Amino acid sequence: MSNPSTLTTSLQKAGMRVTPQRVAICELLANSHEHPTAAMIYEELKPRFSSLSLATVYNTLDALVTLGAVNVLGHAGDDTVHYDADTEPHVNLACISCSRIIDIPSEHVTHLDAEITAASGYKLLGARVLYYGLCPECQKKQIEITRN
Amino acid sequence: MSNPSTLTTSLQKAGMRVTPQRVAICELLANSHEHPTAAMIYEELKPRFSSLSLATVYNTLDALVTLGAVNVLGHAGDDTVHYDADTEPHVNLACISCSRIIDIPSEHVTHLDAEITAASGYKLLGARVLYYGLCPECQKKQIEITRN
DNA sequence: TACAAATTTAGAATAATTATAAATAAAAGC
DNA sequence: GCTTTTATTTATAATTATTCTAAATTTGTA
Repeated sequence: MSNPSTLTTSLQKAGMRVTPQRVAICELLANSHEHPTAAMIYEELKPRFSSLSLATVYNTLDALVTLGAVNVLGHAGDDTVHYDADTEPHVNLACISCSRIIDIPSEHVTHLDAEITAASGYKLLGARVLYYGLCPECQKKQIEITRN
Repeated sequence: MSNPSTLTTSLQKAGMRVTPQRVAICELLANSHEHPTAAMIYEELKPRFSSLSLATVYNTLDALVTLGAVNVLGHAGDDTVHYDADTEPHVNLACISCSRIIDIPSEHVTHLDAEITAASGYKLLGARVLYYGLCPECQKKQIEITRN
């Protein structure tokens, strides 16, 4: 849950048009805790924009990522890339069985940005701090499967 | 550059056979700083194993990841997944233009594992601490392109 | 040596993502 | 307001990383 206008203004600053589709994608990203994939965004917006194309979703996501306004978390047990509009330093925790991603607050990540910039000379665009494993529920299921 | 036998023994412990192909894949992973992709591993080993199949590389990587012996870093500007045999806490830094990934030492990441395990109840299998941006060389190139 | 189980292989299949070209919408100039 | 230009969206085709499948091979065991 971050500020939707942060995303749209970053498009605007880059000289890109703020179209209804882009606004909707930005809002959905900003209001979501789900770390959605392109397909999830597409499905959620289809009812409102009946002619929406997946290509538009991908294009908008790419633009936001290149501008550093959205982070690419990568796969989470599925084959699809998850995105995160919350660029404040935090830890993402994925379950590779049910492919859900949750946020974990952490004091330590807040220092990484400065540390890396100082050490590397890179121009940082985003972060992917994602730990993965099995959530408590999927651990239970695994044990049940093993028993059979 | 980690210990190759760590990888092979983790396969062994899981009841899997330690075949020549798997040994070669483990050695390559352990001796590499390149954070290789499946295709890179395949190409490097092809000369030695003329009949090597990409499926074998993917299968072995999947097994190692599931066992927590290798980390999946995800995409790095290309469309291919990069792997890291160094599971000691550290920061990976990718350039999304040339798709190279380097390591950055960091005091802060060493604490994350414990912090996350304590807070979540997840069974952790791996970490993906990857920052991305533009390396110094690619920043120069970008500026040259912009000038034209 | 012979048997059973695991693994490798080659190639086909899948599906996420990207590219293309036409249609549409928005901005700028007049 | 109309025209021109440019950016964007859309639908669809193309690409390609990865997974699946079934046959062939290898390995471990007795």
